This record gives sequence, structure tokens and C-alpha cells, in this order.
Amino acid sequence: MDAKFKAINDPTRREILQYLVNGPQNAGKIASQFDMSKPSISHHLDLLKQAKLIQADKKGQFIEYKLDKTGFEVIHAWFQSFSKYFEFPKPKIRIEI
Amino acid sequence: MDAKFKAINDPTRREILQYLVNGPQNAGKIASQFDMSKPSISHHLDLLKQAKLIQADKKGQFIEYKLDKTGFEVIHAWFQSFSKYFEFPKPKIRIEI
DNA sequence: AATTAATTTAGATATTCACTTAATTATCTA
DNA sequence: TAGATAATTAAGTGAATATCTAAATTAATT
Repeated sequence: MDAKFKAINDPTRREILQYLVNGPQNAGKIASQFDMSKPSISHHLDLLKQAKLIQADKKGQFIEYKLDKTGFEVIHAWFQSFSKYFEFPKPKIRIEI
Repeated sequence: MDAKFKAINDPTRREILQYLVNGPQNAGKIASQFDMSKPSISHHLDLLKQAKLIQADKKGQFIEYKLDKTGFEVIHAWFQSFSKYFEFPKPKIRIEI
């Protein structure tokens, strides 16, 4: 639990998560999006992985990262525990015909 | 934005938030729930207030704290930005007859 | 006006965190 | 197998964080 909240506390790690919404990507490609050394990004990826917010898949010499539902669900459940107090606005839905 | 994620990163502050789900409470009463000095709790309350996760209402010599929807909505909206990737489990509903 | 109660502010300290460069491990290719 | 590429691990540093005790502030009570 602590690891998840810690993971999303950092702005770089949140950016990484949002970058991965567009699909899986390898570590180098992720690092190239940021003005920061690769070891730093590697460290951020590790914390996100520990928090189960991302998953790593080794593909040869590359390591592909993608979002992991596991961690997101846990945080989401924490939020739900406040729903008895609040009703959060529902996202607008569009029905395609 | 940063202030909100920072605020929920600390376990004591998360406990304070959950304590307030049961209703508004003054600072002293909140502090008494924790094995921690009052100034420390006061500091945590301040960070939660800055993050707009709680509101302070002065009632005479007491200060009553309650949950503030403002901050929760912002974090919730951040979560929604991942919904294109995931479907989060809906909470079970109970229809009272 | 003085006293008491509730809370915050100030000052100090030990720990945690993000970042860098350098070294290491693993994989691919010629 | 040697050399190049991808990524991580290690070591070190400066900044931020959580916590405490003590002092200051604010409001109610007598």
C-alpha cells in the first residue's frame, strides 16, 4: 500500500504512467522522453514495478514495460472507501451507433 | 496537484482522512487517535488542508476538520485518465426496499 | 484581568528521496 | 568471440520530510 502511494507521489513517475497509456514501451524509449539520466528512469521504473503499477517483460535485450492493473485497482479501492462521503462525477459516456 | 499526491503519501495522513469519513472532528480529538505529538498532527492537518483534502472550520476555541471534496475530485480525475486502459471494478450496490 | 485550554509556529535532528556518474550484466551481431 | 547496445546496480551527495520539544498565539472561562 505504502509503495503505491509513494510511487504516484513523484511527478516523473506519474508522467511515465501516462506515457504508457498509449501502449507498452521499452525502457530506453521511455527514458528518451525525459531530460534525465537513464539510471534515474530505471530507478523510477523499479519503484513503479514494486508498486505493481507497471509490469516488465523481457524481450531479448529490451525490457518492455506496460501498465499493471493490479496496483491501480488497489488504489482505486482505497478511493472507493470515501464514496460514502462523496459522489464523484461520472465521466461522460458516448454511445457509438 | 503535487500537494495532493504528497498529502496522501503519508500513512498518518491517510488514517486521518479515513477517520474523518465518520464525520467532522476537531484537532484535539483527531490527535488523540494517534500516538504522536499534537504539533505533528497539526502539521499533517495543515498539509491535508493545503491539498484541499480537508477543510477547517473555526468553532470558538476549537477547529473542526472535515473532508473536502475539492481535492478528492482532482485525484479521482487523474485516475479516470487511465480508464481507457482499464475498467475498474464497480462497487457492489445495495438497493434498499 | 488572570487563568486555562486548544492549537499552531519555531527550531532542531535523523531519515528518506531523487539525482548524478561509474561500473556491471545481459544480449545481439559481425 | 570481440565489440556494440540496452538496461540495471552501486556509490555518493544535496534537498526534502517527519518527528520531537519548547515557545507563542488565540479564545473561553472565572
